[in-house]
Amino acid sequence: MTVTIYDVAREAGVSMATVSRVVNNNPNVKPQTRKKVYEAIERLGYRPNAVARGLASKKTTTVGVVIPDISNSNFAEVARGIEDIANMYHYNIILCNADKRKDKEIRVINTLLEKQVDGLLFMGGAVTEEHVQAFKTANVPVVLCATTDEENKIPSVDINHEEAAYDAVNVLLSQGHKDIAMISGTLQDPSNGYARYYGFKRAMEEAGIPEREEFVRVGNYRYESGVEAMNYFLDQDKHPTAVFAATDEMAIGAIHAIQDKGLRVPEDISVISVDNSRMASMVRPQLSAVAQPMYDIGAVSMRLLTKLMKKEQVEEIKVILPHEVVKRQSVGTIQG
Amino acid sequence: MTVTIYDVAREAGVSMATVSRVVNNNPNVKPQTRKKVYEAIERLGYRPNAVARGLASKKTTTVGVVIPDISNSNFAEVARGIEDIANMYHYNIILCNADKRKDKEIRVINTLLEKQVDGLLFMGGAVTEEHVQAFKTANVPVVLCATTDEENKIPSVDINHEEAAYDAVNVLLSQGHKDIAMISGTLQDPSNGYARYYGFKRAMEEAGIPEREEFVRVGNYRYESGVEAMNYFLDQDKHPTAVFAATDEMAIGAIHAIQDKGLRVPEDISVISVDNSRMASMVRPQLSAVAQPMYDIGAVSMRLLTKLMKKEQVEEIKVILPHEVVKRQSVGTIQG
DNA sequence: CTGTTAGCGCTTTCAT
DNA sequence: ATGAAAGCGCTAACAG
Repeated sequence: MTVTIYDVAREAGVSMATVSRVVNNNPNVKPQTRKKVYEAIERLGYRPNAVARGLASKKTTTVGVVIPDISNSNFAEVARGIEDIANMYHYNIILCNADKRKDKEIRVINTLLEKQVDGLLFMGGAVTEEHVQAFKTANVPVVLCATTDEENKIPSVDINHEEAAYDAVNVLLSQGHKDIAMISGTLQDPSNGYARYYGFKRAMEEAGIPEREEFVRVGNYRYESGVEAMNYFLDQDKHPTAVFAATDEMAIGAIHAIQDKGLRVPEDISVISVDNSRMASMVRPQLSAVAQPMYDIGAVSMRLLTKLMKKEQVEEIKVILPHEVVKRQSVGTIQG
Repeated sequence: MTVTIYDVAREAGVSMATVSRVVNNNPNVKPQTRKKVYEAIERLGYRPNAVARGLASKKTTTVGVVIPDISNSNFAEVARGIEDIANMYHYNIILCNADKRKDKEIRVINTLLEKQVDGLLFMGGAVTEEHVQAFKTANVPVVLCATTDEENKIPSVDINHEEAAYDAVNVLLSQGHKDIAMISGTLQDPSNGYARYYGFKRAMEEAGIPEREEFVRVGNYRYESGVEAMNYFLDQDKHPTAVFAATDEMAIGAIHAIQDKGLRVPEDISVISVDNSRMASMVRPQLSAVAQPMYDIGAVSMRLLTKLMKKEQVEEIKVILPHEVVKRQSVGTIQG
């Protein structure tokens, strides 16, 4: 039924070792022999069995990547970066969605490890003690991308989320805004949640603006929660003149909530966020945002992983990529 | 270094066959023995090697899914459906992005096959002769999801794209529109491209409206191409009163192009599309669209694949899921 | 209910 | 430059 390396060997009149050599591009094969083997392969339609190969060589040339939410375009972009570099180094990647659920993350990590991946990329999401435990039992390198561990022990590639938020709030501040509200992510989420809230807090403190509890709402990163949070702000006696949202989607929800109430962005209320996803220019007015280099985060983390897998020396285990504020139309100067 | 089934056997004082049995939940093990084995596993931190298991059993309990474009939220939704059902039947899935490039699709299919997946799900994109050839060499079942082959030979799950487009255009027609333009996908794409264009054409013909070449533009499914196409229509002496876009994203681009010119949707120009992605309600006015049941397409195709893998009898190899028109705010009645 | 024993298809020394 | 042979870690008859 299935044609094996042994069949090819017989067909070509050589040993299976020789076939193995040509399949693996081992130079120690006479060109003429190589040709014979290739012909036999062609004739028989031989396709190497990666499972057998993996067992024998103890390498699978595949890296597992766990993605918290496949329908999140940010992560999709990271995956792109991972892929491109993986291809470049001849690794296959197997993507596993974890549905933003911790138990599934752990399960998926274990499945990947059982499948004997040569390395693991863990994307986004909080890294708990349980995660660290799972990573430790892996005897392959792990790198976190677009997230970090508290302990700062595991290799990772990310931006400085707090700084990004801080910068975003500062563009609002520099335009004269003082009544600034924030639509945060959940505070349990260290990078997209807590760190960004903390950046907001720090910027406000430094500007000498007292904290207003009614000007902070936590959403779930989604559009609808942006709408909801904004409506909450709008229902107050005096609404904020500017809003900082932890994600583009929530910011767009905020913009629409504002417009639905008959107010204008940025004339009445300014909006800024962190992300700069493709959607930022798919809204009117176009959204100003601090850009996270998602593709690069993916690419750099995969590159780091290749080095780790090859046991090469790496200088820095924790890399922070720069972010950048992208000004579009959703932020205006405060009048008065 | 790595602990094997043999180590566990010795630790538990049983044979490796017994360990294998408990790991695989074979009922023929005395509870007490089972317990001993579990303890040994725990003590040693044993993790089954899926590669060895795959080689020995000739089954990997994983299915490969090739996704044309990971950053497309439609496909992400399909993937969700696939995943949920896969989990239900205890299959792992390995997702491979093909970047919308045919050569990469073929390459990825072969990689997946080398990895000995038990089945293959091919998502979206055109199915060429070359694809069919690659599928034929696979001796595992293949099902196409969200696409079909010309020959109608390969199992598949999809909607009727032509009918969906036809229905969309008919809501425009029923509101009195006659000057209807279309922003199409590329005509080489059988499902999202050609079929939808053909549905448009048929609806117009049946309404007795002669075709106007200047009222059809082909885009690349993206927002920007929707903007561009719409601007083209707007630059004409007499612009259309309604636009049918082959995808939500292009429709949203069209809406913004219209608004940027100072016109209103739907008062001046109506817009409708096919997709009904999450973005349809993330725009003002909210977009009317024909909904494709993406999640279901994924779920049903995975279910079909499980049947095929288990060699169960399946009644229908080609399944067409129903679509549905979702009316929101972007379509209005023509005055006059 | 449990153990023995062949492989699964390939890589990899070690000879030659 | 090539071949022989010993596994890789596990499953699956087959015995008992």
